[in-house]
Amino acid sequence: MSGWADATSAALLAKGHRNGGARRIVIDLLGEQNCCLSAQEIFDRLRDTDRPVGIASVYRVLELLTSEGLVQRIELGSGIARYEPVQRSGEHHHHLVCDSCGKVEAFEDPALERALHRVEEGSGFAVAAHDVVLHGACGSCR
Amino acid sequence: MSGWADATSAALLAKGHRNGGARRIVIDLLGEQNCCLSAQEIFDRLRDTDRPVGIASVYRVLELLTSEGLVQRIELGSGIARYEPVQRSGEHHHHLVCDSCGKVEAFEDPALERALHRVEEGSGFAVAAHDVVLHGACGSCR
DNA sequence: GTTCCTGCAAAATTTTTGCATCAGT
DNA sequence: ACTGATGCAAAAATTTTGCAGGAAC
Repeated sequence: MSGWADATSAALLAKGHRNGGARRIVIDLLGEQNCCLSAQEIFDRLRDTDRPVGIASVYRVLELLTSEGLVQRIELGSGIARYEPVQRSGEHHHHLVCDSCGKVEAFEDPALERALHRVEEGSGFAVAAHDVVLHGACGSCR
Repeated sequence: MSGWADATSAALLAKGHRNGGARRIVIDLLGEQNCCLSAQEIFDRLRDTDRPVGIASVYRVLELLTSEGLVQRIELGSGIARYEPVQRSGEHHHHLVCDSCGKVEAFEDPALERALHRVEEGSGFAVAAHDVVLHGACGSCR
């Protein structure tokens, strides 16, 4: 699970970036997650540890990781961006959002991935990432 | 094409909302579009007409229409929300975004819709809308 | 006439940037 | 040492809200 964090730090080093302090802390935290976190959530979780990180640094780390394709930026409709690790295996999930209570669930679906892949091939774009968000009411709210 | 604008105004009236001034102007503009607009784009396009609308009213109209399910709010990854009419026919498209030049293209794909529908049925959520965004480099930028 | 709608301005939220200082190589 | 990274604070960008006046029904 922390394989992503190590691989990510290594990838940054290989590209000439340094790797200490805030950057490593944020990467480690992201690597422990299995779903997406917002910049504010990252800041808040680190605030009360012995290694707090400035909010500006959080944003800068996320921007760097996103531009290097190491994390994916995801917007779930609430107006705030969330970020999650990109697995080198290509494995990834999508999101179900309850517009009533805000709950977020992840799901995977191979058939959906195949359909997306076919669209991407015919698109004329070099598609680097995709994003699927389903909005509705969750089991408790429906 | 303006069928949507008329139907939307009628739907609001039926729910007890009034329908004059800014609200109708924004609805008419949305009805003329075939893809999504941001609040700022709507404000800017109306600013130089003989019927400008305050930015706060633009947001309020969009919020109302979104909550009534008459427009869909879409986030394409730039941090700003975009809005587009929801066709009663159920017909809709998804978006390809060039992360390099910002170009947005729409696409439709029945096989993708079927795959999404199957996921939605097995999700445990009452899915009201879905959103697919493909990110990459367009033909000119790749 | 009553109630909702609108616009302006102010506020709140999220994200970015300037700059001096600090840390990694 | 050199250069990039960090934190703080200020700024920018986007969205929301308060309130007084105006319009729809």
